[in-house]
Amino acid sequence: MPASEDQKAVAELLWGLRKPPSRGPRPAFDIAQIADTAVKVADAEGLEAVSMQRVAAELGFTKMALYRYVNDKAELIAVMIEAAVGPAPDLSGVCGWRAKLEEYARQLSAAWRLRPWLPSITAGDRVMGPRETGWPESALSALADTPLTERERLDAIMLVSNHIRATHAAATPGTQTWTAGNAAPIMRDLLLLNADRFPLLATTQAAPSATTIQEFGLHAILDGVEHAITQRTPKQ
Amino acid sequence: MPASEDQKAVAELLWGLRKPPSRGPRPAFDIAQIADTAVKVADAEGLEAVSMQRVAAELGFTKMALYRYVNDKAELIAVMIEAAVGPAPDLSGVCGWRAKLEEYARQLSAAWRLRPWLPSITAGDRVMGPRETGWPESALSALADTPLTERERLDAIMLVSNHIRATHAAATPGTQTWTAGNAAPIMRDLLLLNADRFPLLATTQAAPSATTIQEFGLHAILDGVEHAITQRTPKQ
DNA sequence: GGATAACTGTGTCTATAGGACACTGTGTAT
DNA sequence: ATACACAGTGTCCTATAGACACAGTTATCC
Repeated sequence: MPASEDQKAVAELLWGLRKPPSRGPRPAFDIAQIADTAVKVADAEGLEAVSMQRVAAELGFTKMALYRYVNDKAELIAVMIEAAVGPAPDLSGVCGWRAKLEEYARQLSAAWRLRPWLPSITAGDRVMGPRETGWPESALSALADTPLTERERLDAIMLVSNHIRATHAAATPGTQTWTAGNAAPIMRDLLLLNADRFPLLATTQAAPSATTIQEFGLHAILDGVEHAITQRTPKQ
Repeated sequence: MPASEDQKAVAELLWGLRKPPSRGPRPAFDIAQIADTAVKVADAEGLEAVSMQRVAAELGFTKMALYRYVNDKAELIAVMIEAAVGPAPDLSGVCGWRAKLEEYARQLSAAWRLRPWLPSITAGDRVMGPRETGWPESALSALADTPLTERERLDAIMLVSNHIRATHAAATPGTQTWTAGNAAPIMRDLLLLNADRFPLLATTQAAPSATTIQEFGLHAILDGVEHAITQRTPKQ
């Protein structure tokens, strides 16, 4: 019943802590194959196409067979994520915290551009797998030599990844009004019709590209972090 | 078929552009009642409890009766959002763009704290209703006297609202590893067990409170925006 | 070397979701 | 008065996640 029990189960699954069975017939496949298949479906037809039946059918088995490997769909999603995230970026070759963080942001953005269904499901309270955990670890390495506190470092890297996530949501399904989605032209018409009530929005020109949003926001965030760093640095 | 058709229909619904019927029996209720009922259900039992059947039953009618008022569930959600967002904040009493934006962030955060199901569904490509549109309009007013370009202003207010959204996601369902959710203690154990692979994360102490995250991030963002503003300001 | 217990995949069943569609009744405009 | 446009209802369909009993398979124990 308690959600933490489920998440403990997810943790065991993701970190390879489940005891392999000693007796009984050979499993026809393993979790990695299931995860890869599900990822393939999501890549091809989107996350909403991923159902137990669909993944099972893709493997040539019945839906219920999957439940021998996975307790519920949440676990399927969890192993999907772990299989879909690429290896964490190595920032050791980049000089300076700012360039490192920027490089991290670009790699994260590139990874999510390849799999547009990832950013949305990786938000929220979750247990991460070892591969995925490598990403925040990598991001933290960017700030290792700064005078920021541990807490501030975590906040800073969350700021960056949340920004990338939000801008991706704005780009693919879109987010607010002014981004380039299906809703954008409709909203523009509505704003022009009601220009008296929304003068500022109505006079604002057309939507910027997603990359522009990312750039301004990323620079602003990094400027803000830099401000915090210089504040913490003792004046000499 | 095309998604933009659906969104055009949503726009007509939200902005009151649907012609009232001339002939036929009186409707037993109106869209506002439906929206309020759905909001009440979401407030009491969460968004996942909101189904056509549930809302209809709450009103004492059958599920299919709702489809006379709403084309599909997406439209129900749309009117729910419009009914649930409060009036946009009036920032005219606050002095200075920074204080205004900060006040805006606090009001947005307070509004979303009252309705934890709102931030998640208000992300993504959407047509907004007139009440909700008042919010970005209000946010833009904070930056009206700054030398930022229109585009930069939009980027800036998106930065703020996305940050609030992300931190709320971190607080209620939680988000990454280190936030205060069900998954956090489990992740901590895993990190300590694998401290050799994740030295930076493993040595990091316990999760900060959600408000702390908001504060650091908000200040960083505002510092970044301030940096952009002072850059654009001609030196005198 | 058999019995046993653990395990596999399958078939059947339930609950719940969104939604299509035909039907009966009602109110207004012609 | 009549016809039309609308209202709510009941029935039906498809798809979802999941519970559970069942038959076949395999390693371990006596």
